[in-house]
Amino acid sequence: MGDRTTIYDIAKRLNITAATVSRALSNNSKISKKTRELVFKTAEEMNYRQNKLALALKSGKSNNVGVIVPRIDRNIFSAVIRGIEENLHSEGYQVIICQSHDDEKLEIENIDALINAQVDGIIMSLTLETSEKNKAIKRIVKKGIPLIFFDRKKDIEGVSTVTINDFEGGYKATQHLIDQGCKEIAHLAGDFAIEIYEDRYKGYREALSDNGIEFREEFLIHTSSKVEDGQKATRALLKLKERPDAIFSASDFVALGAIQELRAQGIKIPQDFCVVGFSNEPFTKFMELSMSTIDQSPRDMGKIAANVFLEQVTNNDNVKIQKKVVLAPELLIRDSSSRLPIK
Amino acid sequence: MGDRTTIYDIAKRLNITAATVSRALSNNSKISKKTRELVFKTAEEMNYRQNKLALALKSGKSNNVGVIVPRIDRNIFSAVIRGIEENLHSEGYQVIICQSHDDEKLEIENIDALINAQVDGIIMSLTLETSEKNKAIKRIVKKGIPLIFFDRKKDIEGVSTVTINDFEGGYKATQHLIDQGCKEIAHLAGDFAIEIYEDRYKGYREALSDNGIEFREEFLIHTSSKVEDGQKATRALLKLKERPDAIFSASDFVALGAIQELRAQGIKIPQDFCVVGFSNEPFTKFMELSMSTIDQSPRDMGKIAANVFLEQVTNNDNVKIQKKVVLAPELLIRDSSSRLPIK
DNA sequence: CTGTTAGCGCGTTCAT
DNA sequence: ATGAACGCGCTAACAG
Repeated sequence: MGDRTTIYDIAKRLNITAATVSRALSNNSKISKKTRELVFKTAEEMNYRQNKLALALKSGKSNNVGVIVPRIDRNIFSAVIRGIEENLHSEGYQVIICQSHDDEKLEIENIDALINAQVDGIIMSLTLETSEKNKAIKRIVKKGIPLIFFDRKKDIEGVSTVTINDFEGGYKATQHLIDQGCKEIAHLAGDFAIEIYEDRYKGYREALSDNGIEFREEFLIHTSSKVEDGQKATRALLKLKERPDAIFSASDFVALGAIQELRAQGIKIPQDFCVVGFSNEPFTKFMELSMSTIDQSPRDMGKIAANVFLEQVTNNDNVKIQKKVVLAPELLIRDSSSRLPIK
Repeated sequence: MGDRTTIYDIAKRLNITAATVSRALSNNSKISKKTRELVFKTAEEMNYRQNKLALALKSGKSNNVGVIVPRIDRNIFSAVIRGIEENLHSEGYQVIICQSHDDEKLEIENIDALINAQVDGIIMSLTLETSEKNKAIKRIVKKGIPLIFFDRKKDIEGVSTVTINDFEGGYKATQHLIDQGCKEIAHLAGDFAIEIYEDRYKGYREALSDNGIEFREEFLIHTSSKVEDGQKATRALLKLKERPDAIFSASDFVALGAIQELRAQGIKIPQDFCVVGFSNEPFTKFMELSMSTIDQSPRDMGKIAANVFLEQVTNNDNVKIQKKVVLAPELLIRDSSSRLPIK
């Protein structure tokens, strides 16, 4: 039935010892060609498969890598995971996925479960940062488990990161709006407790400043990343005495809400108002009025994160590798902000 | 450093035996309250964590469940996985994800890797069916590993399935188009080697037949699920002497291509032409002209698949459970097919 | 109630 | 070139 054949079974059949079988299978150099071939043949016949669990217990390496994301059904995260899986699969690693749902308790729980499962590495996108969380992260580092942050980073000794340059993304988006002739650019921002949102904001500020445009408090609105929040914020902006003529949103979903509200109020895009989002969610391309946005090349991000892990785990020097890979964001100019007939 | 404390460590500290510690930790009834408490306290102090790998080797149960999907960055699949993870996490299981990329070799490879990793169950969406693949699937069943198909099913003895009623989906979509006054309904179909696509087609046929509408060969076009294929197919349809006045597409992406092509040719939707897709991809809701489609409630599908697994694995009777859960598809009527001012 | 022993399947010394 | 013995960390069977 469900009985596996072990190296003992094939040893018995061949009247040799399990150790020999083990060695033959691992292509140990000092095994006679004859027995090696015999072992391989018999293993094949008996449909032998190495028991990963035994190997893992013995070696302390599970050949599993844990990935923690807020939620998997968000394009950027599933795309990253796709990249990770693709580059890890070929190296014999399997990917365990965990969702934190932006809940700190859950995230810590996931971390401990992964440590406990003896994963060989952890690749994660942080949610919020708290002291409790930092302890959990320290636990990973202390155990010597390679840890890589992507997207939502944080500078921690011994932790590698793969991110895009969010500052540059914010800067590019804003500069582009300015180039389109917009003067009064509002920013729909995420929670500044999360670094990436703060960075996008800083990029926005810098671009304004570099162009001699004054920043206005009332043009900065914090939102969660829901469509409705974009509508609400936009409604608020349009009620101001001095209205903005463009929005740079740190989230595509919020930008979508903004566009919906603008159209509902009969405002012409991009003639009278320009909008740029962030993340290149798939739907942005498919909208009738396609949305300009910043692409984060999430799949590459995943592939690179996987490679950083592999380097780290392969590296037998005692020197700790700590890589900081920063990808360049790409501005995708689409209908929602292109007044000039480019594209 | 990375040294874990084991039950031996805490046994030594307490001058008792490891077995006692193990029993205390697992709340074995015949352990004195005193030692139990002592053990728990010391375990806490020494920051003990049960080694899952050792447990797995011992018990043969890894507490991992494998999930195989064609690709993870497709909304329906990531949504299913989200549901699976949510319902399995609380039961202490971890989810290993694999991508088949619709490549048979890769899929078989994944199956064997999962068996090999001693997963306690496998939840998967089949790609194509071949004899080679069937062997791999038989291997799973023979090992007694609970196996659950979702979305893309296949009737196999001992395998549970969680699907939506694709026939009904096809029927509903087509009937809806007829109700809108469409008479010449084309169908952009997927590969009939995959059951779900055949079922959607059958539903389409049945609806036509039930309404006394004759089926036309030239109105059936097979496509892959790419946007461009929808454009191409639509271009072909519009070249026919007798043009269709509606399209039911088995894929949202193909339906999108159709809409793009129709608009490019200046055809008014939904006045002159109606379109219904399938899957409720997120972008369908966000299009300027939102697209009617069939919702598959993928997250529920995942949750149910997880529950079926849990039932199966909990079930200690020797009776094999084999469940067939069929969810009802929901027709979402949106702009691309609603001529009546509903909604 | 607790200790002793054994074994899950594998790789790895230490012998030979 | 191969065998014997051991241990990874844990639980379970069998004492007592």
